Amino acid sequence: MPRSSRSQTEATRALIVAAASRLFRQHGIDAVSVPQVMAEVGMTHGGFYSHFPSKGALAAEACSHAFRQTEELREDWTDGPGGNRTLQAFIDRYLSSAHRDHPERGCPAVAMATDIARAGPGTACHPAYVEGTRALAGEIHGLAPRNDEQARPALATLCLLAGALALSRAANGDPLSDAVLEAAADSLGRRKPSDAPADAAN
Amino acid sequence: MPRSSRSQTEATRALIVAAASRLFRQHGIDAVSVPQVMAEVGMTHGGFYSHFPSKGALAAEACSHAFRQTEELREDWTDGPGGNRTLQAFIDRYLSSAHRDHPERGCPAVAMATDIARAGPGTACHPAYVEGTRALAGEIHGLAPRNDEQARPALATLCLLAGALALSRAANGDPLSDAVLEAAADSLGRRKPSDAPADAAN
DNA sequence: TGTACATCAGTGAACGCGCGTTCACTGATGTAC
DNA sequence: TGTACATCAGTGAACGCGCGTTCACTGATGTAC
Repeated sequence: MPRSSRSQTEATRALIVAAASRLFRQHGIDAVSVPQVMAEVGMTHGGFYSHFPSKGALAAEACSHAFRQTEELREDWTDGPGGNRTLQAFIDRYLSSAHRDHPERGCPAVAMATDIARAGPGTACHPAYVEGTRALAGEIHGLAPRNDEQARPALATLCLLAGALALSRAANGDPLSDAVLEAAADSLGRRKPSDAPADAAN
Repeated sequence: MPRSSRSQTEATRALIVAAASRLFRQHGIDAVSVPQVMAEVGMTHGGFYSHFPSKGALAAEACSHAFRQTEELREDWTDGPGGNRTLQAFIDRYLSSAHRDHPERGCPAVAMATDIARAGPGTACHPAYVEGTRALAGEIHGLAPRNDEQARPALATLCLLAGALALSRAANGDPLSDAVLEAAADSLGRRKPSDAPADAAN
């Protein structure tokens, strides 16, 4: 069934980017092959190169897509049902076990950090990652209480959140994994150790 | 030149572990092949399996080695020449650009986190990583001032340090990279923005 | 609106390559007497 | 101490496999008239 319609082609391309965005966050860019990405959307690998010039070009788009998609997901990170978006709600969701257990739909600043670092500044992914991370820090800055003179800078908050998620994922299966999330949440000023939502990353 | 002496064999094995420990931190476990590790110590790949049952077994030893080696390196992280080991000295060195630029001789809790997370709890690396990370948190705890009631828990400090290093490496080449290190250092109570040693990771 | 033709999204085989691991072999080292 | 032999660290070819990318081909879609 060759030659799709114009809208079908656009839809297929979007599906490839979305699938890569998930698979690359979960397993790493290098660990996922072009045939695997194409199989995920129900196609054979040969057609890939009529959408993208290379795997690297896909990786860059997948990275940008991941930042955009998680930003949309976070619009629902409110302080209780029907509540407002607050820094505390952001922190609780970011450090939830659901976020730890689902890198494929989680923050790409954490999931792709090591891949981007190893790929180096010369690759197409790099600017996409940096731009996304900067936007994320800006989002945190916007959520920080305005009247607090002692407010921690957004970038430092992001470091703590990202480090906690990364270490917690690595330790998953060991008690240290939960302890890391707890310690980070406490450090960021959670009022009680256990008033975070049980689980909810999206 | 087959059949080395007993001590030669031990030395070779140690060289393989040390080389893997460096290469795995820098490029990732999956991205470094057995032939590459063996070439690094000047040998052919065939001999590898008389030292280790599999690449995974080497990875576990390389991970433990990296934690031990960096712990030794940190014994020199003192507060000025001939000074004492302090938390501030630890933080300044950990967040230095030298540490950012040399993952191959830097903290494996950061460099291997994503690799370990993706490999999962079932692999031989996992306990090695968890044990090493726990020891590192203990080391930070030991450096924290005893008389400070408000002292941040060691685990949260480690999250902030690790997250900063990971994000800074990913953003390397962009101004965001330095900004991340600065923000983390400031958040951890550095007195002035620029009284950290210029560079020194080992 | 109908027809003829060009386009090009998707297929599936093929390319050169490097992977983890196995294996027959070599010859200096270690051991038994 | 000297000799005969077993051990085994290291070599290099080979295994089956999957990678990123290319390419000839197909046939429905889009376009020109």
